[in-house]
Amino acid sequence: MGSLADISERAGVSIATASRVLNGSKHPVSAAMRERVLNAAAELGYAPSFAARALVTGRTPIVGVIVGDIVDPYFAHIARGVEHVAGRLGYLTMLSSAHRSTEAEIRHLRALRATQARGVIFASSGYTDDPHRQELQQAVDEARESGARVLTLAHRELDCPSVTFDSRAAAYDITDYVVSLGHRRIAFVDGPKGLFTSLERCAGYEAAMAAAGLDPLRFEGGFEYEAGYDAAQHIAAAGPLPDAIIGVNDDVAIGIVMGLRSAGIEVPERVSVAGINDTRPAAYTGLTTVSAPLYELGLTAARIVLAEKGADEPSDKVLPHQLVPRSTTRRAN
Amino acid sequence: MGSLADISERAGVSIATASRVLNGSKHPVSAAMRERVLNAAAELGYAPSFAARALVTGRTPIVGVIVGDIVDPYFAHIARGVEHVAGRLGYLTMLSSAHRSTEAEIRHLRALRATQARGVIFASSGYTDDPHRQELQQAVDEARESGARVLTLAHRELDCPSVTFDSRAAAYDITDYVVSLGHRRIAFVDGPKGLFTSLERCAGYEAAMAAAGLDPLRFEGGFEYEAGYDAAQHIAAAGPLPDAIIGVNDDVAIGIVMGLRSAGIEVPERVSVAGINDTRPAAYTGLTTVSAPLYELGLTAARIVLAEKGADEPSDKVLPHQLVPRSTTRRAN
DNA sequence: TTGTAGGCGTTATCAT
DNA sequence: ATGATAACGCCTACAA
Repeated sequence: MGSLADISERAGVSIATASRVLNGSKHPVSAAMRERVLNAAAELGYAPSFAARALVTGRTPIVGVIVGDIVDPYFAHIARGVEHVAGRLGYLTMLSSAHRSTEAEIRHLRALRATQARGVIFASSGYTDDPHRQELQQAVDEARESGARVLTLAHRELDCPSVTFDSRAAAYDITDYVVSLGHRRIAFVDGPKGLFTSLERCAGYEAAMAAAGLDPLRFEGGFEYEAGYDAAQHIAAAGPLPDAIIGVNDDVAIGIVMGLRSAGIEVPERVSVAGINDTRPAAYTGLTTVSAPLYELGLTAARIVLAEKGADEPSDKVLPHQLVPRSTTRRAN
Repeated sequence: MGSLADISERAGVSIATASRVLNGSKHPVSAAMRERVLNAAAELGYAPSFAARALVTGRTPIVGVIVGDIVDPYFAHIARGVEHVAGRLGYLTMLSSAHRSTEAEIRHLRALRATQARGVIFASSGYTDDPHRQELQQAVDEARESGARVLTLAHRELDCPSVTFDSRAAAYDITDYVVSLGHRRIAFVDGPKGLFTSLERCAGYEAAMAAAGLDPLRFEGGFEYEAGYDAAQHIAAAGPLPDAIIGVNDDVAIGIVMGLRSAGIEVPERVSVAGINDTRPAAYTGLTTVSAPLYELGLTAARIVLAEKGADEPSDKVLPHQLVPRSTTRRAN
């Protein structure tokens, strides 16, 4: 393996000297010594032990990202953003999936703390009336006390800084856009029950409908493709068809499109469909949606968490979103 | 924070005793002592330091997964499989994306080794004539020497065990299926140049074509949606339309579908399209494809890497794949 | 400019 | 059954 001790021996210098040249200390070292140490290190393939270093510095060059579901492109985009700046700063990004369970999040957070990670980024939204909220908050407090920086990328009842975008406004905007297309009967397929993100998006939808003097038409759903597909089947089989349907996210919206088409209903000819987030599959499928600043969320979060000095404790940032009209919506005739 | 020392003091026992009860040592400890230690630990919110533990045991409860691209659902499925068993075994899964660069892979591997991770799983395929192959192999050797278990989930010229599925056969099977539908002019949109996976899939396609007495028709591509889209545009604009097009993976195939449709060419009415992998988006879009055992790859890999004893060094496993006909292909008329 | 030595939190080896 | 104590690899005053 090769430790500092091995190197110092091989180079005929003290451990201290070896350490100094190998970790860019500003303590002066003669060129000759430096040379010898560097050679020895190269020959032995020296790699500093994170453990030993962490033991004395109290930190590890790791930033944790806790997501709800790795397969969900929503989180993939965020993770990419984090990785981009983390890598550039010499940090390792540690991604872990909590399967939308607060308990799993707590476990991961604790593990990350035990690792002495520099910081932890929560990418998922929280639940209203979460029975584990208290415990999570406590775990977060412990992590922060031990020096870790904790950040949230969505609405949670957590006492810690956040970087987000306005989900409610995003839903409002897409709804408003669909209204502007001349549609009247506009349905909304909701997300998982009790998740803040679902609530906010639904609220945005309802607000836009109310502003247009229209009655809301809400259906149960989820965050995955299947939820949209099932809802569409249901809608197709039930009463009169709506003019348009908005999914709580892209995957659901795509599910809606597929469900509708499988029922012989053309999109957008008979029903317009739109999503929220603008993840990759939305581009694939030509889905009209709202672009959420996912990648930027990751970028920004990582920058804050990995900042040299925790100086400018940034209260709460909100990044902008943007409407992306594509081909699953069309003007009402 | 609370260290073993704090606890032992508070409980009025030795550090050794505290350690014994807190880490499930099989060394006997009286009920009374145990009780006191447990209480003290609870009161102080004790959490063992991974660093200190790693320093003495030489290992960290971490399993690294190095993927080519987090956003690619191919890797997401694998990662999920790994996480499933790792979590269950008390390990942390550390996902890192190498952006399909061998150099980045080397960096990540080194970092993982420095972390003293239990094992490292390479999810990406390798390049032929990789200028960094030598260096990678060396990094792998170093990692293995230092006790880490290294595993590969795709073809690479690396001296280390692997768990894979037969990409060539998968491509052969899907091609054969399309042939069986009665199509003759069948094109193939290839993956990134020089990647083993691309080569194998293309070879499988060509073999099936040859077996059917058909001439292959290959187009440059990549692994992402855009590659398929562009290729489709090109194909649509160029000569006579093929009867069917096979994409090197699902994303490319979906890109082909969208590209074709945007050029006014109906799928599957005029051209059939198929992919490989059966990732989530394939289900979304009703794509005919071959189901690759991605999740199972992750499961199996994690089980091997995290096995108690490295006893049954399993040479090389190959998992089965399966044809999944859906709605982007139809019988020739 | 170089070296010595203490300590970080655990585990494991030896006593007791 | 319990307790000292020596590592583990590194950083960092402090000394020379």
